[in-house]
Amino acid sequence: MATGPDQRAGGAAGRGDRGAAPRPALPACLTSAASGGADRAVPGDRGCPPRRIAHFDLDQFFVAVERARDPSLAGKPVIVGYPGPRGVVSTASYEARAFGAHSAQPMAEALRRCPQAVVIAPQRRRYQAASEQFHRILSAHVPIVQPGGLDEAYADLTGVEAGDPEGPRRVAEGVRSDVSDQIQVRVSVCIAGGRTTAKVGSDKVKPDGLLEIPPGGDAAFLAPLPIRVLPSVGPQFAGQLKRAGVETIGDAAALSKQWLAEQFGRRGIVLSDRARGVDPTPVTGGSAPAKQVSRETTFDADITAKSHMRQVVGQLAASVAADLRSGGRRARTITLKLRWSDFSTITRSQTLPQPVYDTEAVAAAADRLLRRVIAGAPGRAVRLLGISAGNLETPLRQLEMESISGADRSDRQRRRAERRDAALDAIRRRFGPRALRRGLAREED
DNA sequence: TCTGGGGTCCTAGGACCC
DNA sequence: TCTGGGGTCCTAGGACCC
Repeated sequence: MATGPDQRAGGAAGRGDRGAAPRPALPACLTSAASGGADRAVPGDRGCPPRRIAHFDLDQFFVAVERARDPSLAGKPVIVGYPGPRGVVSTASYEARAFGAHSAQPMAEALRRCPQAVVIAPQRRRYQAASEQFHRILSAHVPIVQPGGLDEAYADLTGVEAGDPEGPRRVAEGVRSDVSDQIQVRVSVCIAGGRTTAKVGSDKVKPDGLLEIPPGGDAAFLAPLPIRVLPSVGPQFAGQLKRAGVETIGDAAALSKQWLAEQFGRRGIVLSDRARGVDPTPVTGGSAPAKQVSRETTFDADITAKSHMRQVVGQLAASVAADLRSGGRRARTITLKLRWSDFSTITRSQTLPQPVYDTEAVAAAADRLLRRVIAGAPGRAVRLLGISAGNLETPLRQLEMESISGADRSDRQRRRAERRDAALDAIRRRFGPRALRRGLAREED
């Protein structure tokens, strides 16, 4: 029954609408996704300035951060990624890309193609810190900023500088030059009528580019590009679309929304809009709180010893629990992820009667799940183990947390577990997250 | 070329309640 | 008595993104 002209309202609101982040104050004519959306924001539309959305994307971010602290890396092929036998490339410098290295590639293959590359193991805290600086700089220039990951962000530049048509470009240039000066990272930017086009455009002008798509020009810009560059069209969906004769974004734009909806369900509806440059998804200020906290590890060689698996699950659980506490969150659902040696992957989860954030409770649930799985497949080799905590409660203040934690356990038990966790958390704060391994037996089966 | 780690969102079936 | 339909929660898997 959801067909007809107003159907777009449902699909159009999209992801950004769902988070807990506060909505920015936008001119009324720009916020009413339900009554028209981005395609209304064109020049001359009742005096409302055209919607101008920018996507900022840091070039070869991890490599740039490493070069900022070690200038001798300039001009050299650099690969940031885990150097182990099963590592993959996180970021390859443009010099390394010229030899065929690229992100998500197995490290062994990248080094076959570019043996002279300098390999650096990822330093997440370093990138996190640089990312925060980037977002601070951006926020100093633009009121409405939404992080889209460590190395990217959206900004709503509608009507900046009193509606001067050159305003958005000047603001973007200011951000580019400040980021380059202060953290030695180059930024590519695209300004367009919606988030999708801005994102596609910022990728297209890399490295160090600035592209402004004139108001109303989104669809024409997108039309000749391969369908795969649209966010939400991955390898799988692109394959299905190709079989349906869709190779470019323009091909998709030419198909009826009804047909795409019949073929591909909700994804088809969103694709139809995006391909025609229709994307009224708002830029919400700030970022929504995390919905899940997880840790996983892939072994250099598959493991079969049950005691080893239980030990690793204990460590992962401790790390997840420490994260929950430092974020002031509690979780009701614990999930074990296990990848067998043949790469098939399963998850097993348990939802607890009460939300938890202490190591003992998270580890106990994880261990139950692990034992259940390996009991059904004794001796089978395991490639990866992971633990995640989901179904998170809304963040609480510390006092509230203390007063209600562990409601289903005895007070003495609870206080003992809390004292131990607090001591471990303090050590981690001083010496870093790897300072501690949980004191479990290390013997093998 | 054997394929990381941290996330988000969607789908679908079954249980359970009204 | 055997037959509902809707809503919500839980579980599992999978596509996709950086």
